[in-house]
Amino acid sequence: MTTKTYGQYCGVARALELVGERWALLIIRDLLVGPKRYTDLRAGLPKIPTNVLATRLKELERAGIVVRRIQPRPSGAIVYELTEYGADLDEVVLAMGRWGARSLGELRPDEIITPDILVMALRSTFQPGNRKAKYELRFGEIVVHAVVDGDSLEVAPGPLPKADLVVEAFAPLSPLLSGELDAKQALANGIVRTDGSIAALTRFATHFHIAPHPAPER
DNA sequence: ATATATGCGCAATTGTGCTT
DNA sequence: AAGCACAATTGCGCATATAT
Repeated sequence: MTTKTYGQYCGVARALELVGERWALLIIRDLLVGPKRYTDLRAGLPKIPTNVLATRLKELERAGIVVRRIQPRPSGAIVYELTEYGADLDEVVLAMGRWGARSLGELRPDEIITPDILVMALRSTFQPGNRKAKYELRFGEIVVHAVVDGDSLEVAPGPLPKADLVVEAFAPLSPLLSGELDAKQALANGIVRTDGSIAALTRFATHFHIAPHPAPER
């Protein structure tokens, strides 16, 4: 980040100088879900070398995007959290995720899914409406929940005992959320199972939508 | 002009070990 | 255990050269 400047008086270039370094935006993605300790970040980003994580955190701290905070009494642990300035990246990261989701394709063998990934996936695909709903989404061991109320959405890791629909995914839901498969097909294919009706899963798929895969241009 | 090949420097990674 | 730092190695991006 110190040597890497684009020499352009441009907001995009400046943004890339600040958060365009390898891993930086993924660290920010996880911190957007909530403050985390060094080891929590490592757990969510298992492929990041430890010194790169340390370097990025320092760079982001220096840029005023992240702050190091010492937790109150009992734990006394160091947590990293976004500043208000850093949290302004929320809409940016969500927009990037929304754009990138169209090209997700199949889940590759070396790819993992974490709770933070699922939280941001739901937030980025959310379609405001006037429906109320409480969802619990499971993917293997990972459980997150979403509370939808019209235009507002609240997503967080963990279960939701009072959910009115539990969606258990056995494969990525991108085909369902992009409309490539409808709810009935997704259930029949075994990529998803629910404790509710087909209509309820359809409603889920309209609450969280991914644009269709880009067609190759001529 | 555009595509491909080559060599180099630096950043990223790996592995290890220090400090608290 | 958490939170790094450092040395050796690997890999990648970049510039330049060469081919189409």
